[in-house]
Amino acid sequence: MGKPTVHDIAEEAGVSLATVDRVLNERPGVRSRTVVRVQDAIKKLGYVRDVHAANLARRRQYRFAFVLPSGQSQFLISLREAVKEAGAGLRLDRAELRTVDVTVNDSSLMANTLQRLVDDHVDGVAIMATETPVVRDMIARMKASGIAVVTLVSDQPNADRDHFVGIDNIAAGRTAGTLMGRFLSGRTGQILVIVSSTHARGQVERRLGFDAVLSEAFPNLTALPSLEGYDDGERTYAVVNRALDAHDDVVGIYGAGAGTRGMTRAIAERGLSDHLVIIGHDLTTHAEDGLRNGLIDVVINQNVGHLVRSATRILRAQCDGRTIIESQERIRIEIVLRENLP
Amino acid sequence: MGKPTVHDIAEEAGVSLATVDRVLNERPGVRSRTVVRVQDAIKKLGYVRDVHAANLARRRQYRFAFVLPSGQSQFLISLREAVKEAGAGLRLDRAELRTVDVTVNDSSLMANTLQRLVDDHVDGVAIMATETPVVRDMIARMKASGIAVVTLVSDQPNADRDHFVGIDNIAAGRTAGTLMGRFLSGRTGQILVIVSSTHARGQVERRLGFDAVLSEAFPNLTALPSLEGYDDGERTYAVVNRALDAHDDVVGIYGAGAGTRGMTRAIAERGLSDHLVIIGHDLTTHAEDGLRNGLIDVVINQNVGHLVRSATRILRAQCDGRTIIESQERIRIEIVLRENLP
DNA sequence: ACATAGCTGATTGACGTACCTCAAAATTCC
DNA sequence: GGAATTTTGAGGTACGTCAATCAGCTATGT
Repeated sequence: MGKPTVHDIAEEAGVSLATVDRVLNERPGVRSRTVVRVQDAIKKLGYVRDVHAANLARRRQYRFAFVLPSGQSQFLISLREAVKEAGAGLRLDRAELRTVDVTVNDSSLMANTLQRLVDDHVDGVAIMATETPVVRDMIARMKASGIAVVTLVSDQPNADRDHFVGIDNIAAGRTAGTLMGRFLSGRTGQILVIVSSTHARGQVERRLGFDAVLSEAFPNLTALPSLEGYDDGERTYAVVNRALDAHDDVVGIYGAGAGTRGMTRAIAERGLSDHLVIIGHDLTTHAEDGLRNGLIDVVINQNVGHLVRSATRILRAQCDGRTIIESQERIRIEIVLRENLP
Repeated sequence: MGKPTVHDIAEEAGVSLATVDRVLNERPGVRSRTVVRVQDAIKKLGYVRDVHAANLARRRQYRFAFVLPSGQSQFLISLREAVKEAGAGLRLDRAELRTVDVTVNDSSLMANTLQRLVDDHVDGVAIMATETPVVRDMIARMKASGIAVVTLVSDQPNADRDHFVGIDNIAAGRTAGTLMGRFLSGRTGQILVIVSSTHARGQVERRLGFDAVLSEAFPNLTALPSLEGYDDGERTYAVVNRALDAHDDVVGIYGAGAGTRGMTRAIAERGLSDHLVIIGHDLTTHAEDGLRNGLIDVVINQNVGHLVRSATRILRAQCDGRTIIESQERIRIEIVLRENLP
């Protein structure tokens, strides 16, 4: 009545426990005819390996590393926090999470860091980094060493990663564009678009989606050329101010990158919050404050907790040779207003 | 270096394994002085019980029942589906989920059904039901029998449940109201509000939040008295048609209950989708279609998968005497547009 | 001093799996 | 047919915990 165990398999297949074990763990020394017999028994009885008992027996410890850019943006801070939190929760599940910070734009440091993870025999790596040949090659090397790899937040579609964990940035941009258009319904004017960098793939994709929607559905709105804020509050503050000086019929701002604080500061100082529709990304504490006091209208968010948990689930499944439920691992594009703040 | 085990505790406290075990499982027969010694050792070494090993040893099986209304609304169907899906995933985790359907408004059937669960010694119950004395009393009885109980989707605040799993319906109504007001920016007119029943707590709360926002921020919009659709497509279709005949300056519809299909049908037939802002609840397949083809502008959603997983996590924690991470169990109010459909 | 009850220790066998060894059986090769 | 090789069986130990038994210990009250 209960779940079948290895013993039941052995009996059903008419072989010994040792043989079942060899088949299950793909150890050599079993005739192919016998392998088939055992596999038939497994299928017939609907046996599923008790992962917990197995991990207990082999004292399995999953060691996963989260490789993140070393920046101090609120998003990165909360992402690191989420890794720490998830790690605490997962200690009971024999998984150990660690974060590794890598200065952006330092290829050799990146290569060394990843190589160290290979040498250290970690079981899986979740990596958030800009797309470079070095990263691509190192991902290939990690995969070759049997390490599970997922890309995080920003994908590396040309690399040999097992999966991408993050939102569809084009869809996110489209979502922002739709909300911008609907909130401004009918008004005509220009939209400031602020990105971290015009070289970051995710940022480009958001812009792409945003523009597509505007031109499809809201031709009365014109998105101005992207301003680069480099994830820096001061810098963002400066470029927003300059742009607002230069254009006098701005009706909305789309902050596709980090640096929300600088953006809101500029708007607050100019007393523009009631006249402009402001849409930002990532529900950091600043963004939350901005929503609460009406400086920001909408925040498009990817839940960092979900990101981390999804990444670990996928890495783990990869380590165990299991397949994942694709639909459960899709990261939702959250729309956050003041009213539905968590 | 590895995690401390009971053996380490025994050694540290200078007692035997058996005593540690008695303390851990709060079994009698240990002097209070010794209990303290053991607990100190546990704290000192930072011991955390290996839940999986423990469950393995005691052959623990968590048996949870989801008590749901027997209706055939898309939401209920997908909820049942989610229970089934989660149950399949949890079989490996020694949990067994089952759904029990109960015809609404049949008190004695409800009482019998819940009593049967008590007699059957289930470990936990997640119940979605309207607030009645019978349900309240049965929850008390279940709790008294040591069964963990959470309310699902619709809360029973006066009952002795351990937790409520669902969205904050007032906030959901506020969210809908805000989007309605912003999408209609500046326009003046009336809003149809459709609820399942004016007796269901969740529906009343949504209406409450919706009205509050309209009167606070959008005085140009007037919400008409609630129409009751009783979660039925035909009925909803009829009341919407009648209301649209009776009022000629309707600018938006808020469907707070089920029956989205009837609502969209009425709108489609009258060719009103471009003139009205339509906001519905629950991302069923019909709602999804409505979003895709532009009949619906926004869907406010509570993710059924999250509901079920959160409920089982909480029930399980309750069974193990663990505390939950409150913030992780809060069900998000999802805003879904065509652009951010999952 | 003695019975009694309350504590505690030592030990053992599960639970379902991994991993190892040694020997026996079966198969292949010459 | 015999040797060499491959395949299989039997059995054990371990993982961290639970649960149970039985024996021995310590206080307490009489």
